[in-house]
Amino acid sequence: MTDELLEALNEPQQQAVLYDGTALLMLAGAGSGKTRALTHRVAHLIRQRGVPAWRIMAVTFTNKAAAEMRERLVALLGQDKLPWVATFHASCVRILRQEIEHLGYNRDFTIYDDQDQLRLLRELLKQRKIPEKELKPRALAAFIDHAKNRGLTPQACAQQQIDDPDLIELYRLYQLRMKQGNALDFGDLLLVTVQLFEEIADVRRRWQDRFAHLLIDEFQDTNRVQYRLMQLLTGPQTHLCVVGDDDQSIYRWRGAEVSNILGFDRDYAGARIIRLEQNYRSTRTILDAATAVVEKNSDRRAKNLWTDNPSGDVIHLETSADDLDEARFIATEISRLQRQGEALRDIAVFYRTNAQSRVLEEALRGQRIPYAMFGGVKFYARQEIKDALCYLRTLVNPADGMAARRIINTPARGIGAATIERIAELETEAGGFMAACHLALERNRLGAAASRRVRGFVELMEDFTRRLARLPLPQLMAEILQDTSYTPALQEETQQALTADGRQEAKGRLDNLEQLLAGMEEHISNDGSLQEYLEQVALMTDLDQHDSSIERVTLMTLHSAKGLEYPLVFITGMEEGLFPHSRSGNGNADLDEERRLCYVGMTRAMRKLYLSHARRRRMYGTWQFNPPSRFLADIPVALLTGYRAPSTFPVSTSAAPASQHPTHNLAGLVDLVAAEEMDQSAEVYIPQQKGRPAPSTSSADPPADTGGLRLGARVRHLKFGSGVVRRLEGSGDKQKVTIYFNSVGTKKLLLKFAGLMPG
DNA sequence: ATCGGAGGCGTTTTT
DNA sequence: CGCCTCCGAT
Repeated sequence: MTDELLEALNEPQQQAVLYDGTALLMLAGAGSGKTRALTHRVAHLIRQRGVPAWRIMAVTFTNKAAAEMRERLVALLGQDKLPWVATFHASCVRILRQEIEHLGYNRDFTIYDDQDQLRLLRELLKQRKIPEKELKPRALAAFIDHAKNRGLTPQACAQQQIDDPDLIELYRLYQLRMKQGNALDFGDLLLVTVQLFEEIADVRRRWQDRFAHLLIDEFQDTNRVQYRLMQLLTGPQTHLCVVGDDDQSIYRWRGAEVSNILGFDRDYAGARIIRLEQNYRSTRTILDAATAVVEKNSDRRAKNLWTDNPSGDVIHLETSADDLDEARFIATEISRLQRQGEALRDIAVFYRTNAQSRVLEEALRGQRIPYAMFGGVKFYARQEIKDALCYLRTLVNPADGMAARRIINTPARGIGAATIERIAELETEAGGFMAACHLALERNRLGAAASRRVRGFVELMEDFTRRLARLPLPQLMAEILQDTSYTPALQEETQQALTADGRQEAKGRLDNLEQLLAGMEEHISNDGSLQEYLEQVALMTDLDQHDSSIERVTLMTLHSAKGLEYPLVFITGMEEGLFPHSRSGNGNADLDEERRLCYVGMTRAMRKLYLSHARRRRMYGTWQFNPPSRFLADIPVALLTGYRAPSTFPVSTSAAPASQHPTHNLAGLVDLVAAEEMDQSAEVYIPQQKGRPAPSTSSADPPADTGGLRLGARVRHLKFGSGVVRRLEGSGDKQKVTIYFNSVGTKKLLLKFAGLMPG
C-alpha cells in the first residue's frame, strides 16, 4: 500500500512524503518533481496516516495549478476525499464568506479587480481636486497594493510615518469607499483575512484547529501578508510544509519576499530542509545553460541541480534584423517543426512584455499556424463582458458603487455625470449606491427628467432582482442583455455601423457575450451559485482556461510560463532594455530578478530551446536599437549555435559593475548604432565565455553627442538628476529628447543644450 | 447629454 | 503607436 505511493519517487521525494514533523521546507529545483512530491504527500497523509481530507489545506499560486493538483489527487485518491486546494486569494474568499461579518462587512461582498480599483481611485482624485498629472492613479494604486502586500492598513502606514501623508489619506478614503461599497480588492482579500485572525482570537483558533496540515507551493513568491497568514493559520499542532525555489522568485515587484524562503528555517527552528535536485524535465544542455545564467546571482540558497537526461540539441540562437524578422523566423521554424512531425501543443513562445505578442501573432496567422495567446486583454475585463457582469454584481450587492455606476447609463439612458454625482452625495447616508438612488428619488433631489430616468433604472433592476429568484443564471443574463437592449443595439451595429471595422467589432462583442453565456451554462451545470460564479470570474485569469490538449502553439509572457513545461520553447526579445527590461534598474535586486525570470523561462524547455533577439525593434512608433541581452553572454558558447562572424561590439557580463556596463553607457551604444547603419552583415557577436570579461572596444572612441542615445537609455542631467529616455525626434541641432526624470517627471529638452551624461 | 476630435501620456511582469 | 482624458460643438 505504502509502496504504491512511494515507489515512483526518488529518495528525497520519499523523505518529503514521509516527513512527520511540523515544519518542512522543500527546496525544489526546476523540473525536480515537486508537484509530484507534494501531491503524493497529501495522498499519503490521507490514505496512510488517516488524516481527514478536510483537515488539509494546500495553497497554490494559480487557479490552474490548484485544478491540476486536484486532478492529480483525484487520480490518487478518488473523487470523494479531496482536501482544500486553492490559491491564497481563493482561500481567503472562502474564509471571508463565512467570517467577514465579524468585521462589519456583509457576506455578499464583491471583489474589485484592478480596473475597478483604478476607476475608484480616479474618482477620488477628482473629488479631492488632485490632477492626475500630479498623482497618477496607477502610482496611487501601486502604493496601496504595496501597503497591503506588507500588511499595512492606512492607520499602520500613518504610524510608520514613512510614506507621504497625502498618499495615506487617499488610501484611507479608498478603504472607506471600499467598505461602503461592501467590496474588497485583491489585496484586501489577504489583508482583511489577516485582520480577522489577528483581531478575533476565537475565529483564529477555530481555523487553526481545523487544519492539521498546511502546504504551500511556490513559496518563493509569497509576500509578507501571505507569510503572516500562514503564521496565523499555524497552531501548535499544525504541520507546515512549504515548497519553493529561490531561483524562481519572479514576483518581487508585486511584493513577494524571497526572504520568506531564505529565512524560513530561522522562523521555524528545527525545520527540516529537503532538497530536490534531480531535474527530470530538461536536456543537460538546457539545464547547464539555465544554471549558467542564474549562477551570476548572489544571495541564493546553495544547490546543485543535476540531470541524468542526455545532452540533446544545442540551443539555437537567432539574430534577426528586426522584430518582424524575428517573428517570421519563429513562424517558419514552427512550420518546419510541424512538418517534422512535432505537435503544435508541444511548442511555446515566450516574451518579456505583452506588447511583443502582436508581431508574433501576425506572423503565425500569416503562416496559418493556430496559436493561443494568454495575458492580453483578459476575457473578463473586456468592455461588454464587464458591463454584463456589473449588472449581476449590482443585483448581488446593491451597495457596489463601481458596478452600479458603470451600468446606470450603459446602454445610454440619459443619466449623465451630473445626476450620478448628485446620487453619490447620498451614498454614505443611504449605505450604498442603489439605496442612494432610492433616497434621491424620495427626496426629490433630481430634476424631473432625471428622476424619471433614474426611476426607470431602479425599477428595471428591481424587476431583474425578482427574476433572479426564479431564472437560471444564463437565462437571467440573456434577458438582462435583451431587456436593456444591450444585445439588440449590438445586433443593429453589425448591420448599420458605418465602417466594416465597426461592424466586425460589434460582431466580436456579440460572440464574446455568447461565450459568456456558455460559460454560465457550464457553471450552473456544476451546481454553482451566482455568488460563486462572480467570485470565480473575479479571481480567474485567462491562463486558467488554458486547454493544453488543443493542437496549437502557446504564446505567453515569461511570468505566465511559471510552473509550465513544453518540449520546444522559443524565448524572444533577448535584448538589453527589453530583457533585462530597462525599467529594472542596474546591477541590483531588480536585475537579479530578471535573471531569475530568464532562468524560469529556459527551464520550461524539455527538449529544445530557441533564443532570439532582434537588432532593432519597432516600439511606440519609433525604432529602438537593442544590443543582445547580457544573459546570452552568460551561456557557455559550446551550448549555443546560430551566431555568425566575430563581434564589432562588446557584450557584457554582469560580473562587471553596473556603472561600467557597456550596454548602459552611451559610448557602448554608439558602436551598435554605427554597426547598424554601416553594414547590415557585420552585426554579429560572440557571446562571452563565462568568467572572461568583455573586451571594451569602444572606450577609446569619442562618444558622439547624440548618436548613442536610444529609447530606454539611462541618462543623468545636471539639474534634474537621473532619468530614462522616452522619445527622440528631429536631427542635428534640432534633435529633441524626451526624458522621464525620477525627480520632476517628463521633460522635453533640446539635445544640444541638455548636457546629458550616461547613467 | 452625447458625440467627436485633439492632445497627452505611457507601456513590465499579475493574483 | 494606441489608449484615455479632456474639451468643445451639437
